[in-house]
Parts: sequence; structure tokens; C-alpha cells
Amino acid sequence: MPSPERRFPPGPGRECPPVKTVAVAEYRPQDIEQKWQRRWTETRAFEAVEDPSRPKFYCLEMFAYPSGHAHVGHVRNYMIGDVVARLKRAQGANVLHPFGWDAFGLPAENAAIKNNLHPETWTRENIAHMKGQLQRLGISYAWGRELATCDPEYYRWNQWLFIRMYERGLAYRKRSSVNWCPSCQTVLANEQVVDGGCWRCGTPVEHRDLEQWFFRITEYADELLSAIDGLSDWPDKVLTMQRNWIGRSEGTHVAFPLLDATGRAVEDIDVFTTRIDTIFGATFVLLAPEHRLVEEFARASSDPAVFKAALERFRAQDRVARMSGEVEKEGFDTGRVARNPFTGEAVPIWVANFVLGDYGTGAVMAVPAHDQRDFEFARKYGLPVTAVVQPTEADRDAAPAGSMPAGILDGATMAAAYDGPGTLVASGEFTGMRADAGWQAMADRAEREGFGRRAVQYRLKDWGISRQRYWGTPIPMIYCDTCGIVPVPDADLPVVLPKVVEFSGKGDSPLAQIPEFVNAACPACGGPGRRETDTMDTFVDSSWYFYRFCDARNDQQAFDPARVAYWAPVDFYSGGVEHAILHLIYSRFFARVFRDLGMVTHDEPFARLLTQGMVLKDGNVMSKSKGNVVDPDEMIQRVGVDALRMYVMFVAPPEKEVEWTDAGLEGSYRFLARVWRLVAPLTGALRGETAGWASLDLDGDDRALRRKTHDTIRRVSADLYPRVHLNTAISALMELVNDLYAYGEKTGWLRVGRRDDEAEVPSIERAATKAVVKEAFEALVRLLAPFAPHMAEELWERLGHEGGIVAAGWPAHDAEVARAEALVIPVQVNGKVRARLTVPADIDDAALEAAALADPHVRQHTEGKTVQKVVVVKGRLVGVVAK
RNA sequence: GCGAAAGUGGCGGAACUGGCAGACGCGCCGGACUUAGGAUCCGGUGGCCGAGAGGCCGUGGGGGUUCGAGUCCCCCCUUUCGCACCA
Repeated sequence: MPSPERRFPPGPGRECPPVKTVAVAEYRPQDIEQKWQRRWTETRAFEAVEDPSRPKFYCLEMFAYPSGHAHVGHVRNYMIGDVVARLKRAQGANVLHPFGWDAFGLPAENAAIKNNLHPETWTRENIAHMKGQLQRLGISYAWGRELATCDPEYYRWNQWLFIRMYERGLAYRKRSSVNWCPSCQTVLANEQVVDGGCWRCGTPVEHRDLEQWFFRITEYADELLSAIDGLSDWPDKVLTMQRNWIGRSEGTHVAFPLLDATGRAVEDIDVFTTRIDTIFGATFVLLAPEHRLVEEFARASSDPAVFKAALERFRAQDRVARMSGEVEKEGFDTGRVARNPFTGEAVPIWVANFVLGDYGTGAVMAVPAHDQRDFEFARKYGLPVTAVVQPTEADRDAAPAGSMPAGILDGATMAAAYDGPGTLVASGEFTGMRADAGWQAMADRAEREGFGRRAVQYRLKDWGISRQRYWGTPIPMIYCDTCGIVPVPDADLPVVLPKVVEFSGKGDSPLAQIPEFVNAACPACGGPGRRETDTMDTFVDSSWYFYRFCDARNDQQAFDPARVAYWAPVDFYSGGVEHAILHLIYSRFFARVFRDLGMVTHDEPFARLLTQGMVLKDGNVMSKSKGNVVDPDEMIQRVGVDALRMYVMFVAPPEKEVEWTDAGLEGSYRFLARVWRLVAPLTGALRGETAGWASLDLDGDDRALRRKTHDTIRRVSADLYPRVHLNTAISALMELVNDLYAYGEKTGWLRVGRRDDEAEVPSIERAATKAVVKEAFEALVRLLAPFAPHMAEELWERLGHEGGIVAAGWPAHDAEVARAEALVIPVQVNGKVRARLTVPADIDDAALEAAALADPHVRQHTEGKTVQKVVVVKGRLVGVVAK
């Protein structure tokens, strides 16, 4: 990387170039920043206590996985949150802005295996380093509430909550086919499988049958879904992703009797369909390769070996081929038949590779005429296709052009499935009904006659939380041969992770290797018992940490409900979109569990969510492996924290991805240095009271500067919250600074831009100038404080104020002062701007119209035409229509 | 394939409900100050025509609504993200 270092002034540790006179206003960020960071730490400036007399504001950034070093991509999020926290503090809110560590997880264990370092050592060292980084960034955290999820004081309450959930049937054990990553040697949740591969290493996922612990999140599926509508301050994108993830669909279970060779019904095959209205077109039944009956059919088939080979192929295909996208639809005839309960006809039963074993019942009725997948399957294997929904003329008229198939649908000739609206045909007693009405009528009949029932199906699965890993929360359960599964009594919590373990990296849980851990007396009968050796998914840790922050040192309970009632819900939560589904849906689930335990009073834990964009370097995401990380400490060395913060927030809106550029960073440094040169030399001269506005004689320039000052206050305040348009807020500050330079030049007090040896301490004699400059500076410094807190504190102090800049409050904008005296109004003739009129701000419409029509440029374009209409938009524009 | 978002100067980006497109910054050009400038201050900077006043064009492409469209509607192209057999 080319070093632009020499373009910056020397830091404290570096040598100064020979200059004749040291400039009065040399900006030395490092000195200032260390001074203020020390002071903030000493005064515990950002700690918070409940105070019912003040409005609270809970500002939270997603806590960090302590991977080692934070790069600017990570810290962007903390900077965004810090601006909001500092703003809200200045505006008088009681702000809770805590930070902590999502400290359990695989990388620590992998590092242990690789470097023979205990996961705890690795984790604690990383935390120490990253905490130092964040402190050097001047993020205003209440460090007194710091927590790490690997602290027994924290994970104890994971265990406590687990037992509460177990008692309520929300935590349960089941044997199930789970995702297994052969590389990480662990089970993965469905959510951790990305495109058929492990979310961390990408290795294709295999399947294994294991006894696992699950959280019954599906119990809350409907509520989690419907409450999404109330999350008005979340990005739509995230809400859509959550809706899709939950995947609610309304349909009907229908029993298709399985027939034996004699045509007698032996048992029912339960299928789930959302299109019962098309059931008269259900010409075959499809089973997933994992379906319960398939093995039985295989055994009973004429050639079990061939049957089973095909099954195995499908199951393997499922995981490997699926990753590459389209999988060719394949299947085979089981030779068995079932009866369509509506038509009474016998339909063949096939096994198909595209039917999912873990959704619905693993069996579907195939309606090839009206479902594209079934259609392709039917055409491939020559299965019958019967159209039972026909679009009417009215349907065709209502549909977008070209979207309807031509002619009457005929199963024999149609080229694709039809899933649009229409009227039922060939559907027995339902023929002639509209399809949607038929849907209800058929579901009614199925329910009435007892072979079906309406049901809601979710794509969301229960959350498997067992991990065959060491570095996580031990699941607080004991297996006793006489008593069965027994929870560890609350009094015995936490079940502490033993320190000494062999890290073999093998498949079994490392805890299972430690007899002292495994062997435990049964809490119920006192007899010999075995501890659960799996640990919890780390998403458990992160699903409620925001409540713990409200009462981080409580050793009696997870948190005091009263404290949480004061602080929660989180008012402003920011983090990466990568957590749009998992972390956020689990947290919403836990909030409801705590609610149902009577510990929190709200439903939703995060009132507002902001998903911040990533920081790219050379078009790529920063990562250690790519070697393109930008180290914040390095940047701090070069330009100081304030410039780094400024740059990251100025370069783009927070939600957007940004490309890191050193040139941009330099620009932000220049801006701050420009502020410094402007304000610092005058701080002495501006101390103390100035005369009241009424006694001052302000000229046009003075009034213009005041106007700019107050307009800037308005703009910055409006941009910062709730909009969080940090970049435009900064540009408003830059405009104010530019105007101050121009004003300073004009009124003669500006002392920058001269040669160093001309530097002198400036002063302002004229009372009016002094007053407007002081007002502007004090607004500027306070408006700057959320972005560049160190410089702002320093300048504020030099301006003669004690007690810190937060105590000074947020500047108030005076609409009267901010109001323009004159406006420049563009005049359009037939849509084109032909003149700009400078008019008094309070001009009435008639006068404005008259002035517009009288303007020579306007007349030039209306000459020889008739003015047909004049549109006056107050304070904005005049539009003239001339023909 | 389905869904969503987004396409604006050389670059990052402004433009809140239809009302002066390009704020602010980077870069570049010029000037001042200077032994020097890579510091600083001032000015310029969408394209084309013009000495100038000014004019024409211009927000991915094409159509439309409107006195007026970056913004609204329709079609198309591109990019990014999400979901990808959920019956």
C-alpha cells in the first residue's frame, strides 16, 4: 500500500519538519484524543443508571465475536451507533449504550485444536485486544456493563432459561436427521446450512440421526409472523426475509387410502396441499425418499435391491446436486396405488427426488395440470394430466397480456401447468364453481367426511440447539437410568465448563471425554447419572444478551424485570444484514418466552433496526484471508480517530456498502484540520458573555451567517435522527464551515491561510461580529460532537465551558433567525427555467406572479404567445404556460 | 426461475411529500502566498455550441401521465441482494 503518511502532519511520536514558527492552530489529533479518552474513562462518563424522570434511550450495536482484530468494516457499525448514542445524550436522554462479547463458538475451538491453546485463553486475549481497539475509537460505551457470553455468570442464565423452557415443553429432545458437517465435525442447524454446505466452511452437508435438543420456536411461528407487520422501523428487506423464512401456508391435509393388491384400503397416506381445489386433477401421489412408507414398499417390492439403490441415489443427490442449482426431476413407480378420495379413482404412488421429507407430511398429491413441478414429472414419465381449472374470458381479460395460455386447457396438449384463476371443470359436484370457492367447499367436505382437515404449515422448523462441541454453554441435564431426564436444580447452576480438555477435533463432544464432568448424581434419586455432554448453539447466547445488559451484574436472576422494563426494548439496534434472519428471529422468539415467563412486558425486543453496509476494499469484503483488511489503529496513527470516524460516516449512508479509499480519509482529516484552524485560535477571544442580540447592530452579512448557523442546526438535527443520514449531516457542517471562512475573510478576523510566520492570535473587535461568530462556533462544535467527539470536547473546553460537551446540550434552532429574508425563485416557461427572481420571502402569490410575468427573460419566451396558466408554488417556483 | 432493491459528472454521493439535477467531499484545472509546495487560502469544474449574454442536450434505454418527472405508470436492459423444487 502506498504510504500517504507524509501528507499528514507529524503525530506526537514523530519528528516535526523545520518550520520558522509553529503555526498557532496546528491540529494534533493524537494529543487531544488521548486526553479525552483518559478523561472519559476516569469520570466513567458513559455509565448509565435508571432514572424515571428522564426519557430513556437504549442504543445497541450487535455485540462482537472476538475473532482477534477488528477492522474498519467491523467498527463502522460501532461508529454509527456511537453517533446516535452521543446525539441522544446531548439531547437529554438517559442513554444505555453497552457492549459485550459473543464469546463462545467454533473458531475458538478450532484455534485450540490448531495452536494447542485453550479456547478460553484465545478468547480472553482477543477480547482484551479488541476492547483496546474500541476504546481507542472513542466509542461511548458503558463498559461497566461489559459481558462475555463465556462467563459462567452469563451462561448460567442460558441454563436457567433452558430449564424453564424444558418445564414448559419449549425445550424437548428428539431423534432426527440432522445436518452434519464432516469438516467441522458437528451438527448444524437448518439455518446454518447455506446452499447445501456448512455456513462456515462450505463443506457439503451430510445427514445423521442423533438425539438432539430442540427449542419449540414453531409454537410462536404465527405470532412471529403476524407481529412483523408491527415492525415499522425495520428495513422492509429484513421483514420480507423473515416472512419467507417462516413461510406460512394454509392448506389441507387429505388422507389418500393406500390400497393393497385386492383394492382394499389398508392405511392412509396423509398428504398436505394448498390447492385442494385441484384435487380432481390429482392423478398420482408422490412420496419423499425419506417417507416412512418407502422403506416398507422397498422391502415388499419385487426387487428390493434396485428399489433401495434408487432411493440411496436420490438421498445423495439431494445434498450434492442441489447445491449446483436445478436438479433434474426424477422418480420411480412404487407399484402401489392409493385412492383419490374425491374421484374415487386409484392413482399410482411414485417416489420423487424433489419431494421434501421434512416439509409437510413428506407426501404430496400431484396435480400436473396445475403445478409446474408435477407437470414436468408427469410429462417425463407419461403420467396422466387432467385439467380441472379453466380460465374464463373475464380471467383472460383481467390478466396481463401474454400471461394466459391460448385456448381451452387440455391435459393432453398443454405445454405448462396453469396456476392462475379460473372455474372448476371435471370436478364432480364442484364443477362450475370458481376455484377459490371450490377450495373452501372441498375442504368442508373433507372435514365433514373425516378424511381431511384444514391446517397451516410452516417452513420454519424447530430450532435444534445441540452442538457436539466444547466451547459453549453446557446443557444442564442429567440422564438417570431410573428417573430418566432430570434437569440440574437451579441451586446447582451454573454447570461450569471444565477447564481441562483434550482437543482432538473428533466428532464426539469433548465433554464426553471427561469422566469427572460426565458422572453426576441424579438430582432426583441421588443414584448415578450422566450429564448431557452437548453444548448449546451460540445463537442461544445472543438471543437475550440485550436484556442482560440492562442488569449485567445480577447474580440472583437473569435480570431484574424492573430494570428491563425501564430500558427495553432497544430503541436503536444496528448490525449487519447477515443477521437478518437467524439472530433476529431467535431474539424475537426469546423475547416472547421471557414475556410468557412474566419477565418482560413487551413483545418485540428491537423497536428500530438499521442494517449497516459492509466496507469493501478493492471491491471485496475485508477479511484476514484476503489480506485486505484496513486496521483502524493504523488509521488512527495517521489521521486520528476523529478523522477516521468522520470519513467512515461521510462516505455514504450507513445502510450502503462503501469502498474504502485513503483519499477520502485524507479529505476528512483536512476538514477537521480546517475546523481546528478556524476555531482554535479564537477560543480565547470568544470566551465570556456577549451582548444580547437586541443591543447589537447586525448587518446583512451578520444576519446571513446567523441564518446559516440556525439552518445548519435544523438540518443536522433532522438528518441525524430518526433519519440517520450521517453523510448529509456532515455535508451541512462543511457548508457552515465554508461560510464561516468566507465571513471571516470578509470581516477580517480570519488568520489562517497566511504564512506560518505571520501567524498571530486573532481577535475580533466588533461586537456584532464577535456575537455571531461565537454563536456559530458553539453550534458547530456541539453539532460536530457526535462525529468527532474528541475535537469537539477540546474546543468546547477551550471556548471556556466546563463540565463536558454533553452537559452543554444539543443546540436549538431558532426558526425566526433561520428564515430567509429573500428568496430566489426560478420561473419556468413551458417547463424550462427562464429566469430567477430575487424576491422578499413574504411576497404574496399575486405579486410573485406579476413579477414573473414582467421579467424580461420571461417576456422573451412568452412574446407572441398567450399565457394560458400560471402555477405558483409557494416559496419554490413559478410555472408559466404559454401557447 | 421467483422476489426485492438499485442504476445520477472522472469518483463517493445529494435532491424529505412531483417543483432550480449534481449539495458536500474526492480528483482535476487555475490563482494567491512562497526558495519550494505534496501545506494553506481563493476561484473553476456534467456535455456540446457561443467572445459574451445566452442557447441546446443531460439522472441505464424506450414509451406515457403532468404546466413541470431523477422522483409517478408501462415495457426493456444491467447490477446487487434474498429465496431457490416448501406442494
